[in-house]
Amino acid sequence: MAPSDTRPRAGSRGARGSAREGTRDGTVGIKQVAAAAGVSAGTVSNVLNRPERVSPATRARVLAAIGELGFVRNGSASSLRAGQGRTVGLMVHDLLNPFFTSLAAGVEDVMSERGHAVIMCSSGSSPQREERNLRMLAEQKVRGVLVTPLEEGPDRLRLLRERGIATVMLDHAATRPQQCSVSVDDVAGGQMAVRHLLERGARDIAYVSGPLSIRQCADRRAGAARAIASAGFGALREVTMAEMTPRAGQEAGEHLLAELPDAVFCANDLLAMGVLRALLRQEVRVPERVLLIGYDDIEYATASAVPLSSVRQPTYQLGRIAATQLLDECDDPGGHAHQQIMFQPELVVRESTTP
Amino acid sequence: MAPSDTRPRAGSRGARGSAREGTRDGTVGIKQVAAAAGVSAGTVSNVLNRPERVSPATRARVLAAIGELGFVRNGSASSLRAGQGRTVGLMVHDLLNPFFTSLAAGVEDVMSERGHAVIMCSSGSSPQREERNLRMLAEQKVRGVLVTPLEEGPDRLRLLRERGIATVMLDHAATRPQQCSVSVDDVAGGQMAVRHLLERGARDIAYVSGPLSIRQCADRRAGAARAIASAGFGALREVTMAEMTPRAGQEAGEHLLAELPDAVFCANDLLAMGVLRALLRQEVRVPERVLLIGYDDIEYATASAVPLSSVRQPTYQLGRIAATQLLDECDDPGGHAHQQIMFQPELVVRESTTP
DNA sequence: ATCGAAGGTTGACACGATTTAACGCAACGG
DNA sequence: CCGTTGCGTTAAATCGTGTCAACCTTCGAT
Repeated sequence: MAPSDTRPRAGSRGARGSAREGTRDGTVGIKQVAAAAGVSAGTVSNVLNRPERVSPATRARVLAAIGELGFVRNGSASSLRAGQGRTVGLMVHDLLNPFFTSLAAGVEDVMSERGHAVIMCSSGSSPQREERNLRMLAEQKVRGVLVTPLEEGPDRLRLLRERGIATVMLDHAATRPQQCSVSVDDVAGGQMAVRHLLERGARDIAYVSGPLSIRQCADRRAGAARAIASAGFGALREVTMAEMTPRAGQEAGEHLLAELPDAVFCANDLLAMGVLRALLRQEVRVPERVLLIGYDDIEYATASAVPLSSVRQPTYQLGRIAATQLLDECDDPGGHAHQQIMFQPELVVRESTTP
Repeated sequence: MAPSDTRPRAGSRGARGSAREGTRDGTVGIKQVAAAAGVSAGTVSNVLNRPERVSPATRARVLAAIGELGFVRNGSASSLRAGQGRTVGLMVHDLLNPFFTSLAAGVEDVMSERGHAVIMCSSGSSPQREERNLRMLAEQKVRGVLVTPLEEGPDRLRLLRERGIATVMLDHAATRPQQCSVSVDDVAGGQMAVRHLLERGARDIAYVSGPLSIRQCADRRAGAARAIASAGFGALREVTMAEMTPRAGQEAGEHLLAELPDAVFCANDLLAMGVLRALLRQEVRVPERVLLIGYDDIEYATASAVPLSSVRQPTYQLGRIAATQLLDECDDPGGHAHQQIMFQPELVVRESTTP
């Protein structure tokens, strides 16, 4: 191992020497800040990451230098060395659904407050896209991921856990005990909605739903059925649509016109808005002739011509809490107690069920 | 230059030697893949970044090894070395407004197709938050940023440009020629809407708007005024609200009840939905008594009890095009021709203006 | 058969911030 | 007066991938 020394001549491309010019792309780096403040690079790093370890005097000098030079930390370098960055992932089903954007807003607000960036992506209805996105998040070395999972089956989150990335399930109760989740009791919500309709005198009730492969739709149906069962009277008709959009709701509503039920429970406010439109168009009065209730209590439910009764989920709060949970787990992986939080939904009665 | 040799003793802390164990956190790195495929790390890197430079045979071997070992590239290291990563930033005013989420969906779809991650953030109405977010995006070394800028005044995007980060302005025409932008002609839109109302016989027209400091609101007002001027008849009343939500619209509508106009033009569909509700509640028939038209043509405009006429913007496409533009600029900074694209909006007539 | 060109592959170094062990210094107790 | 303790600071090693010049192989032309 002595004089083999085949390494290329040092400084073959001109020694840049005492980091004068700054980083490659002309920006100032930690070294320039250090030089300006008369300290070493390590100290600057400490000022940024563990300010308490630096004496107030030097800290002030360093911060001043940072301000003057307009230093911006290089996140790539930082997270390469530190092993974790300041970004988290958020994956929802559909960015166009107000329910999910409200979740997203909650997440984004928390992350913004705590200095984290949010990589947002949507899975559409495609498991492939979901998997591709998870993979991409793993590449980005996000600190954690919030997901509204698409379907049961293969545990896609394993890929992340194996790499030490914390995950929180959103709007879906965790199946594994070592997994945080924040969700809302959809069975109770469905029960609540239908019980309300029964109390208002409805007997012949229609449930307008999205695909029952979506857990939320199935749970809400289960709740509705339970309400009818425990009341001992009433009947539940079902209309299942492929999508959960106003358009689909309108189709469902037109379908119902043939034989009007006393009341309609929709798995979704978007569906309910469509149903409402179909009914009003044919001069069917809501709520006088047909009671109508939706789910989610999106903002536009109130703004609808006949304000919609709905089952409110604390959507924005859901996002906030899940985000907080995730950061807690990231900040203290050891002492963190995984928890599955399940909220109870809340019935919101408006004109569409108030004759 | 011969035996100065001050380099540190090799393997001072126990030679990890032939990278057996993988990377720090137990995951496989490029070196393990290289070993498994019987090539050097550089070749693996080439397979990932410039596959055409690698012979098909080795490429296949490397890809196989990647698959078997479950290798996931470390994005931090990659973007540190390469100087740029595979993420872009998107900043909008408000994640809760369907207009912006539709934009976002367009952006996200394109970026997902082209293998990029999107860091999404919102500025609220706060210039501080906007600036903080831009700074954060700079730290993350995003390849480019799409922004719906909050206000004129200090050129906040300069911070990014100085660091060589491409920017595209969304829903806002660029003021500098060396800046891409994608927007819609709001003056034309306002003109279009009011001309339509005039054609339908309205004379006393109210404009319900958000803050005029928001360019969109101001432009739409200008268009409305122009329509009235060029018609030679009609009058424009104005109601300005602090927010552009259904709630604010309802307040505006209640205000209008005191002296009903012939028609109402809202700067926003959300406002229009609120106005509609206020009118219908008081049994004011739309469109028979009052014509109503909104702006944006969000999905819920159709689903509204009286389907709203509106001025459609190709929102989703706006997002897609801006995203494409941004990536073009990133991929070829030299040959890229900056362009300011301005779309023409489209009048969508529905029942709210069809007596 | 030899040479040259072209393309494939290698290996060492660089990217910029974090980390860690070591060091200097001051205060303190025995 | 010396050894110890502890805080603040430093220098150097390091994270995992991309890059580029040099090297090697192969193949066709002379």
